[in-house]
Amino acid sequence: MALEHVLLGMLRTPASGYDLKAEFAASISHFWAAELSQIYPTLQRLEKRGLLTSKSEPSGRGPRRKVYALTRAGRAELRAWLQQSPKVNVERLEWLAQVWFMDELEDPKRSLAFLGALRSELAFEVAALEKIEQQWRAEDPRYPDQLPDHEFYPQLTLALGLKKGRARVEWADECIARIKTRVRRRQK
Amino acid sequence: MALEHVLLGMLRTPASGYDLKAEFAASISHFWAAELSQIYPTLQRLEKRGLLTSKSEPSGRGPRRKVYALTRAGRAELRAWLQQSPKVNVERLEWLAQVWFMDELEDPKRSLAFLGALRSELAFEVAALEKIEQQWRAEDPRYPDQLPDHEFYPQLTLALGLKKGRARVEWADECIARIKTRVRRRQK
DNA sequence: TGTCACATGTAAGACGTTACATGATTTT
DNA sequence: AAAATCATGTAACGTCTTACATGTGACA
Repeated sequence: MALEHVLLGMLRTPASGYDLKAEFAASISHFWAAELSQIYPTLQRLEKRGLLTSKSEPSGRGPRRKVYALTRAGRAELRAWLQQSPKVNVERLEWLAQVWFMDELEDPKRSLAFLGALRSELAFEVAALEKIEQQWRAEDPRYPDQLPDHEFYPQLTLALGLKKGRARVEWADECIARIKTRVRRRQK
Repeated sequence: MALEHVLLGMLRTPASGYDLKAEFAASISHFWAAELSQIYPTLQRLEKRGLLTSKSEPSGRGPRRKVYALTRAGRAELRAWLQQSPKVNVERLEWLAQVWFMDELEDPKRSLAFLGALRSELAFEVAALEKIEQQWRAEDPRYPDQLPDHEFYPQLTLALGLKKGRARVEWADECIARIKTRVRRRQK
């Protein structure tokens, strides 16, 4: 399971399930997400398999935290995964399916409304990534190419997120313009 | 369920489950995929709910085909779905997660091998989309902006597939160049 | 006669989401 | 006193993949 490997990777520095959830939201959200209800059982499973160890710690506020750390076997499993060659899967994009069948509505106004809403969602995602980038840049003057490996490889993924996000916003703008042109042409 | 709606959309022209699987592979593969083992039960469910009807037909070769068609209720359901505003979900990209943690291997040669393999997979996908585009262009001189709505909206999705695919290949090339630069710098 | 393409299905398991349950501590 | 945040979990359900089962007709 890929989530297992992602968690192993994140746990190179020990953390609780709750911490991990926060980290998904903070930095990894452009290519992975997981709910607590999936994280907790997965951590338990990894511990049972001997890839993680846990210890209960008092938390400054709230109940005790269960902090997980990689075992030697866990690190070996992580390395083995990193050496697997990339598998590119089909991404299911429901909103693109909606665009595909949009002719059914026979209403360019609806199409424009849909693509407008889509554009704003996509732009919002880009803005979130740009904020993360600004933070990274502010934190370390070596950003991006002089960063140590531990931050350099994450930066590569951020670069893709930004590139892809901007391409999508551009695409939405082009769609809107093309549909408007068609409407005008039909009115003549 | 989104697959249900995608099937309803595809069934505006009647088809069998087997046909639909072929169409996923032929034209929709850049944003959706489904196995026969998922398609058949889903079609049955949609029929039970009154959104589809089926009739058994002899096939030129092989066993009889079960051809499904939209009912009035099915068309209404399709329209209702198309009027829902877009929901953009997190796409889980395992290969990007591998890049994120790649520093663990402490081996730029492995990173380059990984990104090289990735680049070729991504380029292969772009090539497949370009082939589809060439076909469409050859079939209809109105491609892309003078196409009737029924082909115009699908073309919009193809345009995104191409744009995104090319951006990803570009990104992989940049990653490879940046890693090589780092290696050279370290050797000095 | 064997293999390939056509054609439809079931079953088991993996993965992910939503809802529910519980309780501590801090802030308003 | 209520709400928000910290913290861990279970249960039910929905979705997707992989493996298995069955059978027809065409072609080599």
